[in-house]
Amino acid sequence: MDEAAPQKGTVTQRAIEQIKAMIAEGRLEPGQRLPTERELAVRLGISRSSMREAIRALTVLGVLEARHGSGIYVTALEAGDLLETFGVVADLSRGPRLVELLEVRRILESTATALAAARITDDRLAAVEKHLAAMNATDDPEEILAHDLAFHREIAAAAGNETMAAILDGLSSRTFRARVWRGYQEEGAFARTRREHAAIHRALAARDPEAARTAAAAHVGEVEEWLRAQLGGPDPRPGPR
Amino acid sequence: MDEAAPQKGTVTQRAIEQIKAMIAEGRLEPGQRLPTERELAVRLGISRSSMREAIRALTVLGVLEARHGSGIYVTALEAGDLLETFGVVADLSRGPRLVELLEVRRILESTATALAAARITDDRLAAVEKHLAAMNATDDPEEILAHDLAFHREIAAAAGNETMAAILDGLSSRTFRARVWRGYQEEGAFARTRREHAAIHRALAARDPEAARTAAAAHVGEVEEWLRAQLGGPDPRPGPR
DNA sequence: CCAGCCAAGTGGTCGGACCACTACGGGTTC
DNA sequence: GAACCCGTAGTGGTCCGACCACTTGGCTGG
Repeated sequence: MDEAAPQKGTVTQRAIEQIKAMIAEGRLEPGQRLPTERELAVRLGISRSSMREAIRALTVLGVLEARHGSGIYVTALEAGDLLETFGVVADLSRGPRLVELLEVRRILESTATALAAARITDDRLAAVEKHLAAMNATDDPEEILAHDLAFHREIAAAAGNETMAAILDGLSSRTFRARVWRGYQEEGAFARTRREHAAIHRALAARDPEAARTAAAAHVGEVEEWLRAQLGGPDPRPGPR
Repeated sequence: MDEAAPQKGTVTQRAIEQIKAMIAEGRLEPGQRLPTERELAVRLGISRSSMREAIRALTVLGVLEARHGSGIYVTALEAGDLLETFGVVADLSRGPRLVELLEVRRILESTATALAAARITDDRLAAVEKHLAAMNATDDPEEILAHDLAFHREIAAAAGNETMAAILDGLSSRTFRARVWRGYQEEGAFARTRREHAAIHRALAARDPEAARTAAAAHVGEVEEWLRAQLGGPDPRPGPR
């Protein structure tokens, strides 16, 4: 009945799988340029429209990169490229799942901070201190948020696990934190946050992994507990969606 | 110069953002049906082709679901839907990043197992035992792998954090484990694996979180260490890609 | 030798046509 | 009256062909 090329699902889905397979099998190397949309379509026996949908899908997944006028390329396939979509999860989650995401972040962030305490170089530690100082030197929430993100990003990078750092990045996406922190900081949590950040930095400087783990876990845990209280709280319409 | 609707990036990218925004703002509820492709295209002022690319992109991200002949729907937006793409990362990663992924899994899995030890119900524990028994009763690698996955999935589910379970699921995708385990099991690691699984189960049955954490960490850590050795090993062409 | 231009080739967008499938309703049958 | 069948309108899926926007590299003219 069915021949060599059986039909399963839509042709676009099939094209996506085929390109993914080409990369997984090593027939397409990171950074390499793919054939033309038009040629790819011919090769797989589908129309250019369907091929474009497949390419677009792989583009949003961070697997391919399309450069207008130049061609289609395989990305570096690094953790950051592929885990970019993780931010979507954080952005579209609401209610109880926000707490779950924070719980995951607490687990990973505490471990990452502990690893960082053992491995961080003096250069990186200086960068951490820079963001810490900048964060305490301003009252602009936007700027604080930016340096806060950079502060944790630097620590995660120092842990030496790019994948973990990329996941934590997604779990701390701008819109995610902005949504949660809007309410959290309104309750005058600035002082507490500064204290916790200082504790994390102190543990890093002392190269004390266990202290770092505890400080980081407490830091994220504070937000987590606050959010948990918000959800089950008195207000019939909980704060963050 | 630019008016109300400024042009940034491709029209498709803009459409993706707009639909995402509609969901984030609550204008589109989970499970709800969207207007037809044709109408959506008209509303956003783009062609149907471009709109289809946007829809396809959101489909692979697990945000939308297209039912042929029926319409386009917002998914339940549960952790499993949105984190399905996590498997792609595991499938396309190779070399050092495989070790990083296992490290992340070790951290999350050990915590999840500890939580499970404290919270697991008798029903779930029975299910865990079922997969454990089935895993030890056969020699078919395929079947062993399937029950192994189910074993850990059941435990992750018992931890009470759907998001974490979904991430672990992605980190243990069939193709991922198949690639790594092919070599690992060849070295006669069956016995060791069974011993470790038994230890995990014992800790769960005893409701001992710390023992469970240790057992799970050791279990994943074994594979992690083996893989690490493979990569830096003697063979110029390391085993798993 | 260099700057600038120009043309070929690429991805991006559009419109329309047709196909495959689903869902709904009216009609038929028991 | 209820259950079944089937036609049909409407949906997503696919394809085609044309044109636009941009990059690139070679060519031309200074």
